[in-house]
Amino acid sequence: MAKEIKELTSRDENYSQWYNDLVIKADLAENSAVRGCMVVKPYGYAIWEKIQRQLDDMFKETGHVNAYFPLFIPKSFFSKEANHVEGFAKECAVVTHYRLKNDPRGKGVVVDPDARLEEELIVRPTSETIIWNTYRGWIQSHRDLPVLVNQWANVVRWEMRTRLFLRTAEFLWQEGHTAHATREEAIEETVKMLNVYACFAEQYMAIPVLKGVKTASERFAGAEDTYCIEALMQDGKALQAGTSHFLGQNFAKAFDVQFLNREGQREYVWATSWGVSTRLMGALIMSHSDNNGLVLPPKLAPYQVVIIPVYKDDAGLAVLNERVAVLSNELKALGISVKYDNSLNKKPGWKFAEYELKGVPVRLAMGARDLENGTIEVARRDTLTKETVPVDGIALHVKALLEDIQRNIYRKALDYRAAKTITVDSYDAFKEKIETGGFLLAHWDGTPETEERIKAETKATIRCIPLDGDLTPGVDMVTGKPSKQRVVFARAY
RNA sequence: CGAGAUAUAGCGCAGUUGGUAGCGCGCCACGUUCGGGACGUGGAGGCCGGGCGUUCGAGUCGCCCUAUCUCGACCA
Repeated sequence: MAKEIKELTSRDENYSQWYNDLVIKADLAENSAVRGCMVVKPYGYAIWEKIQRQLDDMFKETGHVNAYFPLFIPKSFFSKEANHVEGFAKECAVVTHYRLKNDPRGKGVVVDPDARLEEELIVRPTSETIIWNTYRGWIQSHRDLPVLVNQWANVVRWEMRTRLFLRTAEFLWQEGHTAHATREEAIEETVKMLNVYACFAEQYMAIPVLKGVKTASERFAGAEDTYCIEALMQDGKALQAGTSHFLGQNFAKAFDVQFLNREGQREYVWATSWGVSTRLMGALIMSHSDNNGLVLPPKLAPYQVVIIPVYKDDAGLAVLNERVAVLSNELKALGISVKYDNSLNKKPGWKFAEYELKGVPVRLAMGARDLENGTIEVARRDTLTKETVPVDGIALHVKALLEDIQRNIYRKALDYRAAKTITVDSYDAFKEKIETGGFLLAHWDGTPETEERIKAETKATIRCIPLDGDLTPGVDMVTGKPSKQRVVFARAY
């Protein structure tokens, strides 16, 4: 039986297949009947809720409030910002009709041709346009600024190729949309939110990230600058985990959002937008999982501890139920979330494997032997080690263990990234190293042509120009032209 | 949207030269088990993706759809 999991989750053959199997086996999500969309299953959604709750707290702490805007956006809104049009035109779902009718030939329902919409509606691929159209009415004076609004929503992008959590046609995300009186303040906001994302990724998801700025070709459609956090997955590919955009006055001009400043002059508003999505769950899965399944950081695990009773008969279970109830309360009193699985229909061995697959950080097992000896078995998911310890003081022991696991999986990911981050100076070395994945730090002359050539020849893209990178100048590894600093290359999802 | 592959039980698969459908897991019942995905016995479950053709006869051969997957292109 254990063999079956190993086979299914084995990374030997195909990493993406392994990933997909893991997502499905760990009960996180599945493909839906709708092409490219996914069903997020309860266990997967529980993780998303943890992510949501934590991020939402962090947004509130930085002065933001939540609001909600329409799912449908009039087509004409997309024509107002030139770059935005360019960026999203190809990948939108379009609503053309508002009614169905019975098929005259008796075959179910058909679209009523008489119910064609005057103007098509676009299912939001992102909400800048409809939000800035709304902000026009909200903002007249510098006293109305800043507007610091976030929206939790779903969006749709008709992607050609999809993968659960990493790129689905519909995905859940949050999008912050802020309006400011000055350029400086907007840039400050952009960077502030990038730091919130980086902090969340590292401290909660236990994923080390690089902070940086995108090159022009990777920039968000309509932004002046796109800041991002980039993570490295266990197969050596990079994943963009979050973005924060400085939008300049582009959307304010497109939607005519002006305010009167202190001097009584009309000015266009400065904007930012920032977002992270259910893709974070893909990052979580691919950063920490092993061949036994998911490994969740304690801070985001739907339950941090699972307790499994080992018993021979009903009487034995009754005794354990009583003992575990006390234990659970001790754990809960320390703020630890606990699941006690005393279901009758599964064997202990089955449960051990199951919760390992689900990534529960700590497993406690208690049986007759333990009751006799005053002990309990403690197993940690990250190292797959277990020990039998005295049950007295176990709650504090578990609390410390959870903190240690959180640190340990971050450390592991950080060490992995360090080992996979390589400085290269020649294009030949670059071509060789890119084959084994990882971040490559190399000099680049700053031109889109060189960037494009490297991409075409090696499939590597510039993930970002790092914010806290080494600023030693050099020469481009391809063209020999001068370079201000090294940039980060990788093959990416 | 290009190139390749696949479609048979809930899931994963087998099915030979065309002869009327099978395995493993899971599911149901009973019993023995229960400290790493237990075992035995019995059982339920299929319009073989859809359509058209060839044939006495099609899961199998031919044509046309459709869907999914992998690799490109595109993208968070």
